[in-house]
Formats: sequence, C-alpha cells, structure tokens
Amino acid sequence: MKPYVLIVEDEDALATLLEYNFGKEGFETALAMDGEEALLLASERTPDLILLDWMLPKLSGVEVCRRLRRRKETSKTPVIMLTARSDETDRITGLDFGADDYMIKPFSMPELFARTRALMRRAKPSLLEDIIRIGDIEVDSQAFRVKRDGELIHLGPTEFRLLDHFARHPGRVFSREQLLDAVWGRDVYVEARTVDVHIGRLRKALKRPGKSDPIRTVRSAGYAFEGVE
Amino acid sequence: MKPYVLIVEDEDALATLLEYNFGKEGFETALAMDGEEALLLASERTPDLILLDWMLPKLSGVEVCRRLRRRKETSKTPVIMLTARSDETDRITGLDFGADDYMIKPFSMPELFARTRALMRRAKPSLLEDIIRIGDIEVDSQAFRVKRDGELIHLGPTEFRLLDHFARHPGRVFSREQLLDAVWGRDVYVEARTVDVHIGRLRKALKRPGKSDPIRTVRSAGYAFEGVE
DNA sequence: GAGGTCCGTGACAAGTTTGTGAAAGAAACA
DNA sequence: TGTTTCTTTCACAAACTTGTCACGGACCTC
Repeated sequence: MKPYVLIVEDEDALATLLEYNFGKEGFETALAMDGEEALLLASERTPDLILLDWMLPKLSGVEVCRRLRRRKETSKTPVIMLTARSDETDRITGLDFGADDYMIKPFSMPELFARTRALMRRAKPSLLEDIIRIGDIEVDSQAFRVKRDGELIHLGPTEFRLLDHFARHPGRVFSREQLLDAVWGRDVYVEARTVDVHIGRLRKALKRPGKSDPIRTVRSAGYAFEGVE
Repeated sequence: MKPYVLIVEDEDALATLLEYNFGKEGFETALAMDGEEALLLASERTPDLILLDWMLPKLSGVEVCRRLRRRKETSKTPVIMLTARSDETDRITGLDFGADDYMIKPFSMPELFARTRALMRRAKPSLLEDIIRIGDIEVDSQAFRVKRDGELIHLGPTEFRLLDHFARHPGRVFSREQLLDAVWGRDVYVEARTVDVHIGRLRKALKRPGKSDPIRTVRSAGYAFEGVE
C-alpha cells in the first residue's frame, strides 16, 4: 500500500521526471496535465499528496488548490506548489490560499522528497511507516504479519488488508461500501454483508479474554477500529 | 484564545524581534533561550507552533525537535526550524528528523507568517477534529460518538442525528416539521408527534440528576437545545 | 375552573441491523 | 491432482430501533 501522489504538471519533461523519481522512491503516482483533470483525478481517488504546478491550462494552480480545499476529502491533503515565479508576494499568496509548501523551479529532487516526507508524516504518519502500531497490535504491511506481545497472529489475506486499512485510519468510521472500495477494490462486486463476516473473523483473531473488542460497530453506519485503552 | 507560539532562539536581537512581531500579529508567545528550557516550556503548555533555532546552547535544535516528536503532546506540533546554514544536506536532515519547515536566516517576517499560518491551518483542525462542544457535551459526528466528562453516551442513530442537528444550531427553536425535514429527511412520512418521542429519548440519554434539561420545550412552537450553564 | 390544546412518556409491535455457523465454491499450494 | 486454506453467500437468531398510540398531566383561554 504505497502512498499515492497526484502530479499536476503540464510540462512534459518535468512531469516525466517527477513520475519517474516518485515511482522509484516507492510512491504510486498519477499525472494530470491540466487543472480540470487534476480535480477529476483527485476526486476519483483521494491522493496522499499533491504536487501542483502554478501555471496550468484551463484552471490555474491557485484555483485548483482552492477547490481542493473546499472538498471534504481533500481539505487536508498536503499540497506542494511548483512555481517558476520567485517573488515573495506570490509565495505568500500561494501558502495563504491553502497550499502547504512550495518549490521554486528548478528544484532538487532530494529536497522535494524531504518536503514530501515531512508533509506526509504530518498528514498521515502511518503512510510512511512499515510497521503500524495500534494499541498493543503491530501491523507490518511489508512483511504481511501481525503481532501482539511478540506473538504472531494469523490472518487471511482479506482480514489482513482490512486490519491494515483500519490501522492506517484509527478511530474513523467506515461504511461497508467504503471498506469494500478500500479493501476489496473499487470494481469488485461483493455483497456488503460480506464485510460483516470478515469483521467477525478479524474480531475472533484479535480477541483476548480480558480486553475489550478493538473493533467498534457503529449501528447503521459501519465499523471503526480503535486501540484498546 | 490566541494561538500559542514557542520561540526558541538564543540570539537576543532576533528573539526580541520575533516576540514583538508575533505578539503584534495576534499570537501569544513564550521565549526559550536554550534547548533544555525549550523542552521544559513545551511540556508546561503544549504550543500550537514552535520556532526552533538550529544552533542552540545545551541541546541542538535537531535534538530538541527529536525529543519533542517523541512526546505524545508535541508529536504533531508544527515546528519551523530557523537556520543560518544554507547547504541542502542540512535542510533535508532538518525536515527528515521531524521539522515541518525551515527558514534560512535572514528571513522576511511576512514569509514566516505565511508559513506559520499554513502549518497551523493544517495542525489545528486535526487537534480539534470535527467535534462540536455544546455545554458539557461533545458531539463527534465523524466518529459517531457523544461524550460528557469522557463518558460515552449511547444514542440511537436518530437520536444522534437529532442531537447533531441541535448542536450545530445551538439555541435556535425548531418546529417539529423543521426537525422532521432536517433529521428524518424531506420526503419521509412520519407523524409530527414522533419527534416528541425522540426528544424524550434524547432527554433521557442526556439527563443528569443535578443539572437542568438542555432541551427546552417551546410550547406550540417546537424545541431548542441549549448548553447547560 | 371548565374545556380545550399541547406535551411527556411507557408500552409495544413491526421493522431494521448485526453476529455467526454452515455450506459451497475458489484459489492456493504442493 | 489432491489437499488445504480462504472467500462468499445464505439463513436464522439475537440485538437494537423506531413509529405509533393511549393516557395523563401541564398549560392556556375565557
């Protein structure tokens, strides 16, 4: 489950360079060549970070950023503006209308990665870590293992992805449909109730006599995972 | 309540300048002259943002940042490093060990404020989440929870939506029809008196022996929700 | 203070949502 | 290929919600 970066850049050379480098660095990427496409792609799948060119066809970077901020899903997504301009006024404007950082072209890749990691760590610390700890449970999504007190817990692949998803969004309530999208995949037809069965199995696997259930059922809404207090 | 900024800077002139400017800009400030004092002040009251000099007596800025990140309260507090060095390696190190941004001295105040605002805008809502507080009651519409004094209050879905609606419009009187529209939905046929029953159930759930009823009945008009004084 | 209107609430039946064991395929593995 | 594990669906029970009603009390008007 790689972090997903949306690159919005109309210069072919730079776009390719960015895609190549981010791919190599372990990110999943998507490329939008203009502002409208950027908004479309961002709504199709919420990116974990957006690289946004200042000058764009159709919609300017400023306007794209403003609209992204208005949408609930992307209101907190980190945005790094890429700008050729260098005067201070523009920079401030860039930050003030909702971008989180900016880079002035030409910039160095290592620095861009550093800023990317810094912003991602803030927005979703769990994205960059291989091992996610939640409560007393350790989820190692690289090694596909789950541990508690050093004890391995065996899970089926689907249960694992389900737990992994929950662990990355602790406390948040997901509807069955959202879980199907995130864990099973966007275009798989599976009964919503199937989620219940897997939740049940996950619960059984994580259950411990004394402790309370880390998975909370939110009646008529879905499920949420919360570390045991 | 003003945002609280911790300034960690050992150069007298710059420290004073920062305190003065941030004060003028509407921030509450505290000043630490070395790394140890910084950690002490940060633990006394969690800042909303930290300005951290790279070179410090006793503990370096890097080390201070690292330790701040280890503490639960400050693990997500935005940190802006102030550095005199300008070579790229240092910058990256700075961002990679946990700082959110950096400024190279000498920097411009307007730009520092822009970055400050950008980071705070990101950090603040995450601290407050989508929790509405009304009186002593907390309504978390993201997590579908209601709390008072840390105690969870269980509500059925309809009661929850009802409370949520009230919490978003404190003090306002709603007719039964308005409540049906807002909570049940525009096109649901339900008796107006049903609202009464749910109000009753909500009251029972929120009731506390000593305190007064937060829901006010407005005879022949409807109901209003008011925090308890 | 009589009569009418409005409101609070316990009871309850109907409806909805969730938990779960079992069964039948699918898929992985060896 | 045969075995084992995993996934999906189904069916049913259990748990929980909900809308309505009926009754009694509160309040208002004249």
